[in-house]
Amino acid sequence: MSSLPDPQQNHLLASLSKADLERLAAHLELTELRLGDMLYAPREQLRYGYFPTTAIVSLHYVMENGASTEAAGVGNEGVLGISLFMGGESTPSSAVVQTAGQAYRLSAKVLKDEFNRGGAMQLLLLRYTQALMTQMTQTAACNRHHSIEQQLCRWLLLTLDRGASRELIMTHGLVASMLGVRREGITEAAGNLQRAGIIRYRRGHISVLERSGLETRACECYQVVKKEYARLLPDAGYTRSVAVARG
Amino acid sequence: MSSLPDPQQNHLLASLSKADLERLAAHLELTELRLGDMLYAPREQLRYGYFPTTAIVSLHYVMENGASTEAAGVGNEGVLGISLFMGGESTPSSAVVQTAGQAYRLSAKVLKDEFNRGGAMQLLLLRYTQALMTQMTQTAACNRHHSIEQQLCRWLLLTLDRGASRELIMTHGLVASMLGVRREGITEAAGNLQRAGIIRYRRGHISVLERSGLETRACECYQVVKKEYARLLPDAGYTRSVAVARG
DNA sequence: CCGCCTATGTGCGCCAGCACACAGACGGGC
DNA sequence: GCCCGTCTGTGTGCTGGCGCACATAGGCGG
Repeated sequence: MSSLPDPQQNHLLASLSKADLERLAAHLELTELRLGDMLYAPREQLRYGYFPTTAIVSLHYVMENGASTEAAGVGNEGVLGISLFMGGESTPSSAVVQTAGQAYRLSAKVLKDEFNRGGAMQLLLLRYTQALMTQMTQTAACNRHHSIEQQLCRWLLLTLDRGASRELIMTHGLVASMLGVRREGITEAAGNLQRAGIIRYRRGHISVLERSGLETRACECYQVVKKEYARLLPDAGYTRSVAVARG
Repeated sequence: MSSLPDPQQNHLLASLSKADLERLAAHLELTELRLGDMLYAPREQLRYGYFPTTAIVSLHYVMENGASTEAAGVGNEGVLGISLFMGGESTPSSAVVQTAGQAYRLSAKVLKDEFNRGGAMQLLLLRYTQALMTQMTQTAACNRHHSIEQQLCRWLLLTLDRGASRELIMTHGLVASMLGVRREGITEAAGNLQRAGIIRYRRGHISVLERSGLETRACECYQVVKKEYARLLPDAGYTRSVAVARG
């Protein structure tokens, strides 16, 4: 990976005007996010907003009985720390790094000030937030009504779209905790996909061989979320071609 | 019900400054919402924002296979039409009246303009939106990990808190479609609650006899959502006492 | 190169939810 | 006061996912 850490690898930053981006540039701070890092703990006052470039972060909710579910994922299409400008300053959910990589961060104050300027940046952040809500809603319904295999396909596609390489560093157990299902359920579903030649995996690695196979087997949820992002953030390069370009 | 249709029965409107409320008053239009009315269809351009007073509306998502789930409910604590100011103008979900009653509505333009004034109203709407996101997330996790009985208790409590009378006009089938489960599942769970003396029901009516019983049997999700609303909207009368005052 | 840790495979029994089916019962409309 | 539509209470058999338990195997650290 010899790519320069260009802020514009983050689609939200990329869709800002040159002027806006230059103003922000002085405050953007490159950070390395390691697998498992907890960016935000539940109910904790947020100190930074993050714009991932290569990292992928999972908004996670852990229940009292220990069970957990991913409410949504955030990668190079988005931003973490929405509650800073929404006014809550914290959320009951936590943010955990799902794929190691980099992100640009902005101090809470700068992000809030930027939002309150009220220009294109505010519009963008709000539209992104709405897209995120769609993703959450869709995920909720998907949890309820679709099979583990369908959900797995949806999840893999969304992760791929976030610019991950074809090979994810990810165990069955981790994926299971993302989807809020049993590890064995993932083993079984992944086994089916592997037998069908769509993915291959070995101890902690999952490689996607046939993206189209995933699309066939995924439920509608993937497309719905995808289209809604494209509709709401048309300038953020939200098209398949771009998403896959680095693949 | 001889109560005057006072806009302040809606907690969001109630927490506005006198000046703000007076400015809005000229545009607020009282509407009668009947059970089953669809306020917003999926992907349809929104024409109004609604501030329910006695009505309760369900944000619903219907999947291709016909299965459906409530993503969140909105009553006198909130507002419908978030996507107007979030920038999307529409959402993939629909809004259906769950409990007949009244709501004040505001034309899309007025709501957007009001939001863009950027004052207390904007703050309030954003904070409400964050609370709504919490509710959606929590509902999603709850769907995944808690029993039907727990979910039913949570749902009843949230509905009561929205100022509904002790007796809900609601069939098992309707509740089932809210929670995204089978009608028979509700019949069973409701049967348990009735045997325990917590509720009583007959053909299309559900009466809550012992609120505390519901609280005991509900999962943590109810409290989490409740507290988050109270934290984010402290001026909106989000305390138990107020919510029950009319009960 | 070996050992151990951890990821994966698999086999239970169990429960929740699905599809369907039907009996009884309530209640609104005539 | 009667009728019929709708709501509720059960029941059946089936599937998918859960919890648990354990066997196996891959690969990293020493």
